[in-house]
Amino acid sequence: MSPKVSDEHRESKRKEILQAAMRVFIRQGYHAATMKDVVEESGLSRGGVYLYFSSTEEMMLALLEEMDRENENQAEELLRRHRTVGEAIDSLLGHLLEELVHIREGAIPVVFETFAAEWRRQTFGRLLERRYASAVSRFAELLRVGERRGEFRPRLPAETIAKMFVSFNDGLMADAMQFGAEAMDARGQIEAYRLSLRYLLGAAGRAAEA
Amino acid sequence: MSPKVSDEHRESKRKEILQAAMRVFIRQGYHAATMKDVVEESGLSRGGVYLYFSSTEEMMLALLEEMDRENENQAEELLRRHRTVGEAIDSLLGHLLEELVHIREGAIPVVFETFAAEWRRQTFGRLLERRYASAVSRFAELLRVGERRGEFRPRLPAETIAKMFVSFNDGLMADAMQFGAEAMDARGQIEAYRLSLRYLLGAAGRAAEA
DNA sequence: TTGGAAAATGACATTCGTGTCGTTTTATGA
DNA sequence: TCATAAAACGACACGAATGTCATTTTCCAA
Repeated sequence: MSPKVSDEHRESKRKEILQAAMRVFIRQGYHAATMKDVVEESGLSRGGVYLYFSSTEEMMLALLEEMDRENENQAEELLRRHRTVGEAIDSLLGHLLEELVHIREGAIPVVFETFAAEWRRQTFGRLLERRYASAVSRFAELLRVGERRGEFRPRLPAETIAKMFVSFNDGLMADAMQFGAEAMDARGQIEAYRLSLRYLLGAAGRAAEA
Repeated sequence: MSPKVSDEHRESKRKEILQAAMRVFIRQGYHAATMKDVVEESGLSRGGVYLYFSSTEEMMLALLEEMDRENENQAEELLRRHRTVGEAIDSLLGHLLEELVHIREGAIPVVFETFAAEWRRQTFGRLLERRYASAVSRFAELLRVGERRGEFRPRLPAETIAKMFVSFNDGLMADAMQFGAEAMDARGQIEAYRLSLRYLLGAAGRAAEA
């Protein structure tokens, strides 16, 4: 009588497989990736992998959940590290630029591809909506903090500006992954957006005069 | 001796197949679509379809070219129909809103999916770059006309603002197709963007005062 | 050290779309 | 009307990935 290995080992093997899957996804794209590919990349046997996941879709969903969990507390973190909301947003934009430059090496194109192909299906649709609502409300909350502190006097509802932020983010990522950060002038576009945001937020101090 | 049918008939049959393909793509997505699906949708036989196209990829490429050809002269058309560049841009934004509302019924999600999955491959990469360069230069040219006419005094290079326009466009479309125009507040976002654009362009007249 | 239960293996049958190709149909010119 | 060449058809063989499962290996507890 004896479960042969347990908990930690099982969990770490799961992680191992997921990492192999992500490598394959990044290299080939989500839809071009087969169970066969992941099996080979992981170095395990076919049966072994199937013991943990029975499709690339399951793997993708697990990876998405994992990524979501990591991004959870990003907003509070930002506020903790910066004195003003304006600075927090600047930092966010700086981080975004960094992300755009290296976008092809990471998971974002894969996530993009997955959602672009699977939005029709409930499983992914629900996940998408959760992610969107969460991203919007986190950023909107940030804006409201700035509003309460007297940093901003927004010309439009925080919710709308937050949604615009998300849309522009998505657009930048799509274009950066397809044309490269250089060709789409990531730096210039982010600067343009910084100016626009200041204007829309009615940032106190410098900002909105001609 | 006689080629049995010719030119027109052949061309119209080709169109017919492409239309069937597009219906399948819109219904199921590009990657979920198989030659079998298109054959069934078109009502022709397997061999008949293969006489014209030997993969869904060929069909997609043909459809993309067709769409590109249609969008060719859009910019001049706009200028012809509006007295000022500002009005032309407003009209463009209005048209965009309309597009966002009905986005799920049209080809845009399919195009998005295709590029999100295939950007790694040269065939699509080249096409993408052509489309991007063309979109950017068309819009930048529009802005320069406004500048020359004294309508604008841009705070940033026209090229950068044009690229921002394209990115935001792409982001809006991505979000609209995934969450619906309602949930992502298409109208509000476009209004926010209209304000931002006015500000960035330093539009003469109203615009940029607090 | 050994018995046994879970984990891991990989060969195999199955499924599904692909592409081909011999046959049939169709449309013209003679 | 007929001959004929192209167009359209659809059955079939092929290939690739899937998912299973009988067998082997591994690890713990007694």
